[in-house]
Formats: sequence, structure tokens, C-alpha cells
Amino acid sequence: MPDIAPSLSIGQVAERTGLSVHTLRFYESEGVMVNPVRRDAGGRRVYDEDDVGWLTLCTILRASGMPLPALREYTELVRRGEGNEEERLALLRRHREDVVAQIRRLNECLDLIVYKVGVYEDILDRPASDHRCTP
Amino acid sequence: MPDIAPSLSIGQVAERTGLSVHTLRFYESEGVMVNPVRRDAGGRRVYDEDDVGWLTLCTILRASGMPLPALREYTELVRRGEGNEEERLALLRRHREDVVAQIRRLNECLDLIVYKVGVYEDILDRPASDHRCTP
DNA sequence: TTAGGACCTAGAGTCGGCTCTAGATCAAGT
DNA sequence: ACTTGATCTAGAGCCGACTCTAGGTCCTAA
Repeated sequence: MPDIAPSLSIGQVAERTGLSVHTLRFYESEGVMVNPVRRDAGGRRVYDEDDVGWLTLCTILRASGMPLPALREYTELVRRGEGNEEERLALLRRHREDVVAQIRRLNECLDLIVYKVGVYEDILDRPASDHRCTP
Repeated sequence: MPDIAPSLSIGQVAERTGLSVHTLRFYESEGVMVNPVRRDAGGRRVYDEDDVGWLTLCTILRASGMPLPALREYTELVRRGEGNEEERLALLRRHREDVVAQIRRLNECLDLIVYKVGVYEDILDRPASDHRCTP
């Protein structure tokens, strides 16, 4: 049977999200936690699985280039609860377009890089004396 | 007939590469120009089309996430001239793999974002009273 | 009961990559 | 002759996102 109240320390959350404990505290101070993080008797942070899930989402949004202010904005919408789904959707759509654009730009860069790799492969495939004979 | 010595001021190069004049001087100081930038009688930088071409390549490498130290390394190889093509190729291949990995990661993030956009679209497509009725 | 380790806060430091400033020089137009 | 605007150098400043430090608290286990 699973625990009914699986509470996690900041260190455990760090391990599971791949974020450092510093970053977890930093994110909290930056307002990117949906719920205020609970504390135990000794003042230590107590997280639960929902927090881990939210932080996992945060890492994905960050990894795709969402700036912290936008992440905070999204967090605030979620924190306010039902009723602002249009705003959340608009924010996510904006970010989606941004990611699509990033991928497109990277693919354009990749084309050139692949081309240049090909050029050097050709150069190295033929004897040195041919180097300047390819127009 | 085209000019035989088309020389460009830093401002013109800035305009054509999209880099600021500050960035052009900064890149030069960081060692990412293949040839030392020539100067006119008054000490001003004089660029040519080759410089613009090189800087254009630099912007593409930077835009695809190559750090300045790697760009400098590549510049140095090119500056040394023929004979180090294997090294240039290795560097470019490493960068290519890095870009491929970036694109892959972004696509993974995109999957989640698209999924979440879909969730909110569904929520907004049905009456508010249904909000919690979808399992 | 004491040593170790995880945790706390507030605030400073780091890093990469620009971006800007101050004060000077220079070329061209009026 | 004078102003305007582009350029010069050296060096400071900025921004985002962490990352680390100092000095302290708290729990556990030998």
C-alpha cells in the first residue's frame, strides 16, 4: 500500500527534479511555486508529489526557453484557479510558437553546419594535392 | 563591373550582419576574426566582403549555441590555414551533434506543450459546467 | 553529548555575452 | 571655422539564471 501523505525534503526533490536545492529555493522566491511550500516543525520545506510534478513541468518550460517572468505569470494563473483558462492557453500558445520558431532556426543553422561538414569530409577524402582543384 | 576593393565601415558591417558595432569590436577582441581587421589612415576599421561572410557564419554558429571559446578555437584553426582540416571537421561535427541534440530536446518539450495546449482547448470547447467531468 | 549532515536565511558572487559610457579623434558638409 | 555624426579606446555595467557563502538551527546516531 502506498503512503497516504508522501512528503519529501528539499534534497529529495532536488534529486528527483534534477534541480539543485539552491535553485528550488530560488524558484520559490521567484514565485514559481503554485502553492506556498509547507514547512515542518523545524521550519524545513516539505514537498509532495504535486510539487515534483509542477517542478518537472517548470524544467520543461525552462528547457524550452521560457523566461522566469513568463513562468511566474503562468504560475500565478494556475494559482488563481479555474476561470482563466483562456489566458493560460494564450500563454502556452505563445510559448509553443516560440519553440517552433527556435526549432526552425536551429534547423536552418543545422543545414549550414551539415553543408560545411560535407565540405571538409570531401577535402579529407581526396589527396592533399587536390585541395585547391575543387571549384 | 564590380568594385575591385569594396571596403566597408564598421557601421556598414553592423547593418549587414545584424550585429552591433559594439559586438563587432567585442568579437574582434575575443579573437573571432580570421584576419586582423585593417585600419584606414585615421585608425578606423576597414572590412571587406570576406569579413562579412565570416561574420555571417559566426552569427549562425552563435545562433546555434556555439560558445565564444569554441568559435575562437575554430577561428584559430581557419587562421592557421590548410593542414588542420581534421580538427575543423571534428569541431564542426561536435557542434552538429550538439545542435541535433538541442533540436531533439526542444521537440520533446514541444510535445508536452502541444499536449497541454490541447488540454486547455478541450476545456474551453465545452461548457464550464463540464470542467471537472473529464477524467 | 557530541559529531555529522541536511537544512535554514540573506545576501554576495559568477558566468556568458553582450551593451553602454566617457572622452577623444576624425571626415565631411555649411 | 564649426558642427555633426561616425568612429576610436578602455573599461564599467547589465541581464538572466543560477550558484555559492557565512553563520546558524535541527535531527539522528554513535
